[in-house]
Amino acid sequence: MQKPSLPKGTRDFSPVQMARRNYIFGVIKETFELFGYQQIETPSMENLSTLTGKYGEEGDQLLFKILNSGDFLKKTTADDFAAGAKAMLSKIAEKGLRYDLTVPFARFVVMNRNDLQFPFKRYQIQPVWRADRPQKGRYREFYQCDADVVGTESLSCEAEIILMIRRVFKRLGLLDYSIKLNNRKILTGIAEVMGAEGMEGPLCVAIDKLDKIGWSKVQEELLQRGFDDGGIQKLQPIIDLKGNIPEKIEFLKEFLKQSEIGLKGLNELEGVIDTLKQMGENLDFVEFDVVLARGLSYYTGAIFEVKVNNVSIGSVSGGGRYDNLTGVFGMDDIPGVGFSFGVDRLYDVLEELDLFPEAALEGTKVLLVHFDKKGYEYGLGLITKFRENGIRAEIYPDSVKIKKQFDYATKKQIPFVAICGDNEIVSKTIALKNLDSGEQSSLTLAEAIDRLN
RNA sequence: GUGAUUGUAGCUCAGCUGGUUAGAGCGCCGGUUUGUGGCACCGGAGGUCGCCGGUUCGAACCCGGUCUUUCACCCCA
Repeated sequence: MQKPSLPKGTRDFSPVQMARRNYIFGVIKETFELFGYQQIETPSMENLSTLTGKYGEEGDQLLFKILNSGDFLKKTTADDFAAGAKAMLSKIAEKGLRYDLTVPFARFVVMNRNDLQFPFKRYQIQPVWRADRPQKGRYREFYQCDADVVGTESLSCEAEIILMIRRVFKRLGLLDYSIKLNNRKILTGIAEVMGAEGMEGPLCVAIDKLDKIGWSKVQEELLQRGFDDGGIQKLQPIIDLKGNIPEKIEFLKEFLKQSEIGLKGLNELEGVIDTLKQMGENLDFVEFDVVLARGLSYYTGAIFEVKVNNVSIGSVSGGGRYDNLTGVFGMDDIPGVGFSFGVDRLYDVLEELDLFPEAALEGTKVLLVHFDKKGYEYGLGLITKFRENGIRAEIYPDSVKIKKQFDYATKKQIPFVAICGDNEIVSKTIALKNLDSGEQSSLTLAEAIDRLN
């Protein structure tokens, strides 16, 4: 006998967990559809040529590769072995598990370009896999819920993303969170002003840690990454920047006046805010975070990140605008913007805050119990009637002690038990008992159905 | 990938400087109660102490490896 086990970073989901997950999925799905997004799915595995090189060197290392079928060594030579694992990879693995939903989506758009109606709004809810070291809130298999729109530069898309985030969070009962908003071009502009043109990549990586390690450590890291002291000092007012959104914009207009691209980014950000206003919306939960810098290299415009306050889980949603995601697949000039909810993290957050509604767990409404074969057969004649009337009903399948049947109902949180015994058979009724209150009444089938509806 | 950390019954955890048959609470099964669950009382089952190897007269305890958990870094949802 072997002890069963699970691969690192993967999990089973029990019925209770699934009910709760489906509750979250349901809210997200309904919201995406309300905004006109259409669902697609793509395969779990993609060709490695589709995946590699899209997530940076780090990302490539985190890809799960799939060994070729059959004799996977048949294309290799002794030289390949000598050259090491990296060189050999392309000869023994041609496929990999998807790392996110955005790159497969880009591939999908290119392959189906003639059949799609642009602007194309799609959503996708599927698992992704990363060969990361698991930690709290970090798994090797987890779901993403992506919504992207491609084929338009309209800032209304960004505004709608904010509205979708707000709707989902409201539905889930989350009231204390912030939608951090920034624009990659602003970061580019800041790098320019610092005299470090083109270095916004390393700037982002360092600045992103400000919350975690503090300003002085960030300065050290910037020096290490090749920024000069004068430039870093110019960053100081950005770090200290406080105030509401208009105030921050006002400051940056001045700060970025030398940087054309920086001003463009600022302009886009204002555009998103104006669009919200035109839609009759406000800026609740929206925060302009000048030092928000998301890792993924393909973002070129707006960037978002959502963090629930006062919980131990990292960001639960993020996204941004990209100019040319499909370019690598040979289709230029398709701008897009998208974002993703991390269901597994949302789950952890809702659990931590104890926000799952009881109703998310509702299962069977009534259990038919019986004392003997006669009662069981009487119950079999009734069970279908309940179901035909839309009542979730079960009949206990075995002839066991009534206590055990009641126990089953209690454990499974079934609120009603319908007792089928000799008395009921004679009077053509059932004894319907509310397990919560203990109240019991003798009812005809029609009355019972009425009561349960 | 780097550095730590965790693992004892279904669950949460005790278990002395290595020393007979490894414990508790909860849960589970049975009974008090053969037409009524939750509560109470009584009884019972259940562990090759993550796995492999080593040291020792003797290992849950010490050592090595491995897997797993959690954490920091890296990166990210």
